Amino acid sequence: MPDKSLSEAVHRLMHAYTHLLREGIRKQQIELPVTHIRVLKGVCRNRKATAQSIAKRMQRDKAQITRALNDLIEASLIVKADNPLDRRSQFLKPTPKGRKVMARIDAVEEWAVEQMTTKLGSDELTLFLRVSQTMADSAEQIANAEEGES
Amino acid sequence: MPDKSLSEAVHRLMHAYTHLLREGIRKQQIELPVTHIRVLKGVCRNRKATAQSIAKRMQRDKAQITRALNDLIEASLIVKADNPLDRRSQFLKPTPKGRKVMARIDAVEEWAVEQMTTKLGSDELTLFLRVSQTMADSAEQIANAEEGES
DNA sequence: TCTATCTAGTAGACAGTATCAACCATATAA
DNA sequence: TTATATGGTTGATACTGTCTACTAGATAGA
Repeated sequence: MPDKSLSEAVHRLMHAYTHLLREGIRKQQIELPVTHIRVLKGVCRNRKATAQSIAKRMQRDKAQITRALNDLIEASLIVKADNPLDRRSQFLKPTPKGRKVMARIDAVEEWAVEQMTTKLGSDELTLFLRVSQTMADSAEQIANAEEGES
Repeated sequence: MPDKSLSEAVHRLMHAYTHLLREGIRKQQIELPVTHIRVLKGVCRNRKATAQSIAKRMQRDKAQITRALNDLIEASLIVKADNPLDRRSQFLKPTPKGRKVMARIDAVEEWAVEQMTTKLGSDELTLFLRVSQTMADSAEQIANAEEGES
């Protein structure tokens, strides 16, 4: 009999983390919603990032990514560059300003993670991450298998 | 140096779990969003539940709870009863129909948790839950302390 | 008692997040 | 060449979260 409180635990953790992160972001005067930040991170982390590659990596709808990218471009944090291999798509890269903002966001995120993990040992954290990955993997696998059935 | 991928791990897990849960709910022909389900659960779990007590327990805005409750009442899943101790508030309790739906939801949730945890030992799951609680506690504590500062 | 203040719940407005379907331009396979 | 698939965009819509203002009733103090 599995523990049903897993559901509440995940919701609570997600909520608490998002709040903490937003609080830090607000203090840094960065005016970006969390989703935009995650997209910006996707652009900064991968050279030759495209809308598609980010959508896939984040497992989000590509429409959502497009809109976030537009906002980031609007804010001069990233730019598009031609993709010589495929004229339908463009490579995305951060501007200098985008990199600076990213650095500040990294600091905030590190702070948030630090706040949450002070009471934990590194072994516990490692196991937590591994278990999270395993559960997410399983869930995604099932979800993909289920879709299409009546 | 804490691991920054904690952020992605939590997002990914939350997303995967929500999807899996929704998939199961859809198959059971239950037409309720996840938030409504969590509220219904709150009503079923606690005798003498009030809008306030649920909002507090779920750490959600009471306005959000009110709206979910209205929908649940509309769907004949719960009813209000007078609270003799305070005429401003009403006790909430499930209807027989509400209890039946709750039972089906419980089954779905159990199924979802089972799918996600087949590859894990019960000790890992226990530790995961404990770590989640600890992190959420820390995050909430900091967030409360921070709010009010400039 | 009268009054000020607090609390439970409601309603409006809006921002953020997620999803779906239609569509265009280009790429690719038959 | 034609059919099909893919990268990206746009519109529509539902779900989630937050803030503010408000009403009715509770409660404490003068």
